[in-house]
Amino acid sequence: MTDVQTFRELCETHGIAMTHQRQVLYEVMQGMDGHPSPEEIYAEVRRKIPAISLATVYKNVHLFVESGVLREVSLHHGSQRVERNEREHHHLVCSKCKAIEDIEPEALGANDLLRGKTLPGGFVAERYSVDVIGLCAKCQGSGIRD
Amino acid sequence: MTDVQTFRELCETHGIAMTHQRQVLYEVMQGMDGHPSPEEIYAEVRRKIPAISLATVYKNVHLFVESGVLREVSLHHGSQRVERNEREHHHLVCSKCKAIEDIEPEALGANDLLRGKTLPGGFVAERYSVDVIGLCAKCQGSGIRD
DNA sequence: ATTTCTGCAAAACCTTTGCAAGCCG
DNA sequence: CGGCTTGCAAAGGTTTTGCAGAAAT
Repeated sequence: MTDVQTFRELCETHGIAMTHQRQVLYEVMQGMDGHPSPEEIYAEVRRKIPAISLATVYKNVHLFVESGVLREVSLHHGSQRVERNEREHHHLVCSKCKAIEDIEPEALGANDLLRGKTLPGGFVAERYSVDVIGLCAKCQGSGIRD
Repeated sequence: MTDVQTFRELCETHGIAMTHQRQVLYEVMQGMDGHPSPEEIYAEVRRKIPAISLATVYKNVHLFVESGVLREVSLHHGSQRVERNEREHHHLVCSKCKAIEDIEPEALGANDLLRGKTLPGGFVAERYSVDVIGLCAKCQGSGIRD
């Protein structure tokens, strides 16, 4: 399977216990391509540990996202966020407080991203949106982790 | 306030009725900067129509997103989606079926986006993620709107 | 007059939390 | 052992739905 040693080290690094559930979750997640939801991960893990709880999956998905083993496809802010559909712009998203700031394409050098590009699979682009993930000024002072 | 005529036309274009609630919602949304959630929009609209229902706000935010008046800050997939944190890559997101395909930075020309950039407000970038929104091959054949 | 919309309340999700029992170190 | 984890069930938050009355075309 996926190197157990790596996983043990990962747990030690993050000061968490190495449990059977976490070991299997880790393996399953490493083996899943695409962009699974917690429910999908749950379904997969259940084939190996039928008695596992969905809550355990959630808790550990969190843990893995925090430690960088997994990452969120798009940061979710608890609820939907909308904006006026006017000028083209991008976003600075704080990974700690989830604040969203706008940033102009010019300030990012992201003006020509799609110019003349042919995208794979015959995908036809309408627009693109860049999320820069990082720490806003306010969140830099405090510790690295929340 | 904001051109009532434009709004009436918008309603006609989309074959929906022009109601007082929609008119006010439209005005309020046009006036809101930032990235409000439905609850925040609700709070704002309530100052003008105290009896409005949150369900009405949800229904109309939907409608406005579909018609392009508003857009979602990050496409919502109903639940959280995660992915392995390995190679850097970006996403092609189909605005119709919401499918997510990975795309390599090289294929986008998005390799140097943050190289040497100073971001406003002292924001410190950790990484960035590009979503190209458009239509996947499967969804191009059918009509433009779902 | 008919169709569409609103407001309400209930339901449906998705995610988090509290707690007793169990496992890890 | 002592502390962290698990599973369960209940709670929390967000979004959707059904329906009767009201409004729009």
